[in-house]
Formats: sequence, structure tokens, C-alpha cells
Amino acid sequence: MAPVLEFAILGLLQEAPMHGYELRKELTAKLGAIRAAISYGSLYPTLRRLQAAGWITEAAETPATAEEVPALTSRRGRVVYTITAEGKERFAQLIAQAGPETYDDTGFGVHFAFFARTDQATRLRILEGRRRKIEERREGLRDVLGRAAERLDAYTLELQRHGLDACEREVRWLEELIANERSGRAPTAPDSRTVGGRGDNDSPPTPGTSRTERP
Amino acid sequence: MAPVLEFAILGLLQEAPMHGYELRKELTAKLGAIRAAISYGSLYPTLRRLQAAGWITEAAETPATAEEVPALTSRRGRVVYTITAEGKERFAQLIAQAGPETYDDTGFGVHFAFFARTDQATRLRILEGRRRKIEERREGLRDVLGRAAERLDAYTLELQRHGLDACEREVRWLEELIANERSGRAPTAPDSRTVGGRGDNDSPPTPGTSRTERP
DNA sequence: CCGCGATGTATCGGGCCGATACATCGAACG
DNA sequence: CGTTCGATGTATCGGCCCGATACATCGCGG
Repeated sequence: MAPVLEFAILGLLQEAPMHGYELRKELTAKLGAIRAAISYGSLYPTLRRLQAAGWITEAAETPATAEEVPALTSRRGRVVYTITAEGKERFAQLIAQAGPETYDDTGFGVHFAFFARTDQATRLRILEGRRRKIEERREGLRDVLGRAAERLDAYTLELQRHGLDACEREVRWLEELIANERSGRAPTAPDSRTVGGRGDNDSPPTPGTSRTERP
Repeated sequence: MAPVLEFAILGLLQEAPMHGYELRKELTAKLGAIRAAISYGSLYPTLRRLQAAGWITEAAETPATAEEVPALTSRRGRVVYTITAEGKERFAQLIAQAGPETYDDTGFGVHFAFFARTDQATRLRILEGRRRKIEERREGLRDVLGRAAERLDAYTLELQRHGLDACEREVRWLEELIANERSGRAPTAPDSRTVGGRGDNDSPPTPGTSRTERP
């Protein structure tokens, strides 16, 4: 229902207009933890789809003052994408409705990456939905490791064990984040630095720093 | 080149012939750590593809003695899939050639799940390839956290930090497994239990148990 | 007796990926 | 001074796999 790329592009273009290549770089930097690298084979079709829906507009890059180097080398046209008012509305709507697909690995990851543009109540709802989902996966793995252990070989069991470990770790991570949200603090900030970002939007104020255990 | 499902199905059908529903259950149990649940929308097309290629055969389930309840309720035909000699050959070939796609998350996971049918040299090669890939991802995340930290908000940074942590943890896990392989032992076996499995195949002997640190 | 969950087969639309092709530009190297 | 090489940049194609959906049987409990 809410493809990952659509959400991410609408979120990124609210920072600044960009052309495809730049968009891919920013996307890769922002989602590097959950996605290897966004393919052009999905980026460009998505951009066309967004433009058809009216969420973004595309415009060929114009020379700065329209009199500078008019036909020297005739720059290869870079297409710059800009988000529209309807696009911003669409993004807000996608944030508001948190369906089951919001809690799978990539869905949660991309939503989390734009938590700075998400209100606290929704943040909390998503974190708890994700925790529930991971807890279910954890129980499934425990079942397999308990009941069906003798049917599986040592390597498969080791894989389940590693997966179970990752689940338990993520649950703990989520608990920490949830506790932080409840107390109205921002996530663990290793050094004191108030997030700059000239607020062009209704993004939350991202309150002061805090500290968990790991420095 | 080597789709995940094709590999997993060929591997599973070497244990026993199965029908679709059963196959999905086994698949989900075996790959539960890396995949939520295999969809029929990919399972059945893949089965048809495998049959067209000659790797498997499909046969309608026959009543046991051909005289028992011939037309009582006319059982809904369950289709049983059986691997062929060419299928086993294909599986061995897929194991032998470890391309770059073998080292991404799902590719590695499914290969690892069938390590009991993989020779030790290939196991070692795959583990090291995976480690290299994870190390690269880790370096990428460190770069972002170091150089581009001030450009990103606190939530995005926290996501990267969590991803980095997962990378470091997996590298350590892989190191342990590699060390175990080098010393000729099986993966961490919490209680002494020799893997049963009547060897119908050229699968390695799965040597005796060992113990790392975590009991 | 009726619904409900487990078993069971199957299709359809669509997102996303990997490979590929093609073009420009600045810098490095011979 | 020419050439190669990597970064920048746009775009398409085939294919894997998923989520939703439809339909049918069986046993069990209400």
C-alpha cells in the first residue's frame, strides 16, 4: 500500500529539490542501515509515478540567469524534482496511517528514518507495533528451537539461534527508544549537538540530548 | 542468477517429496530467521518453473493400494513434488558457484541453512565472502556516522548506529563460525546430539559436537 | 448444524532489484 | 597533448518475490 521508495522520496524532497542521482545518494546515505543501495530501476519508475499522481513536479535544470553560456556545450539536462503541496499532504497521510506493512523490516526502517518529521504519538505507536511484530518473530523462533530442534541440522539451528539473538537485541533497543519517547527526550545523542535544520515544516522540535549506557 | 526459492526448494526436496503446503511450512520453519513466510504467489510459479526445467517432477497423490475408497469423497488432488537426478545435480552446481548474490542477506541465509549439504571448503568460502560484504557495509555506516553526522537528524543517526552494531555483531559471529570450520568442528551445539539423518546423499558427515562460549 | 480454523491449490498486480546502455566531465598519467 | 578512468547523470528491461484474493475440503466445538 505504501511502497518504501514513495515514502522516502517524498520525505527527502521536503529537505530540498533534487535530481535523480543526488536523490539516490541521499537515499543510500539515509537508508544505508536497512538497504544496500537504491536501484535506478526502481527509482526512476517511482519518480514518474509520483509525478503522474501530482505529488512531485519535474523540471529541466535552467541556466542561472538565462543569459549565461546559452549554447556553449549545451549542458545535458538534469531533471530536478520538487515536492508539491499535495505531495507534502500525501507524506503526512502516509505517516498517519500505520498499517501492518509499517512494521516489517524495511517498512519500519524507512519510517524510523523520518521520525524527525513524525509527531511523538505516531512515533510511539510505530515503535510499539514494531516491538510486537519482533516479539512474535522471536516466539516463532523459540518454538522452532524448542519443539522442532531434533528435526533440524546443527547449521540451521545455529541460524535460528543467531536470528533469535537479533530479535532479543532489537526488542531491547525498542524498549529503550520507547522509554525515551515516553519521557519526551530525543534518541541517544552521543555528543551534544542540537539538530540544526531551519524548520520549513511542522517537524517536532527534537528536544534536548540524553544518554543511555553506551557512550 | 540463483533465486532464493529455487535453491531452497531443491534443497528441501532432497529430504523427502512434498506437496506445496508442506513445502511452505518446512520452508518457513527452516528460513524463519531470515524470511517471514514464503508466499504462494512465489512458491507455485517457482515450482512450475522448476518442473519445466526438469529439476523436479509433479505427480497427483495416488491412493495407497488403489483399491481403498476409490470414489467415496474423491480426495482433492494433492500434488506431490519430487526432485530428479538433474535437480540434485543443479543443486550441487548452485552450491559450487558462489557469486556476489550469495553474500547478501537472504542469499547468505538460505545458503547457510543448507550448509549440512555443503562441503567444508565451500562453507568456508561463503562465510568469508559474507564477512567481507558485512565489513564493507560496516565501513560505509562508519563513514556516514563520521563524516555526514551533522547533516542527519538524531533518529537517522540512531538507525545507523543500530545497523552498525548489528554489523559488528555479525562479523564476530562469522569469525566464530570460520574458526570452528577451520578446526573441523560443527557449529555450536548446546547439548550433545549427533544429527540423525540417514544419509541418502553425499552430504558431509557433520562431525562431533563442540562448545564455544555461550552455553 | 453451523461456523471456524487448518489444510490445500492457484492467480494477479505491482514493487523493487540487477544488468545494461549511453553520455558528459575533470583529473591523472604517459 | 591525448587518453583513459572514475564520478556524474538519465533511462529501460527482464525477472523474483510479495500481498491480496479466490475457492474447496475436513474435523471439531458450540
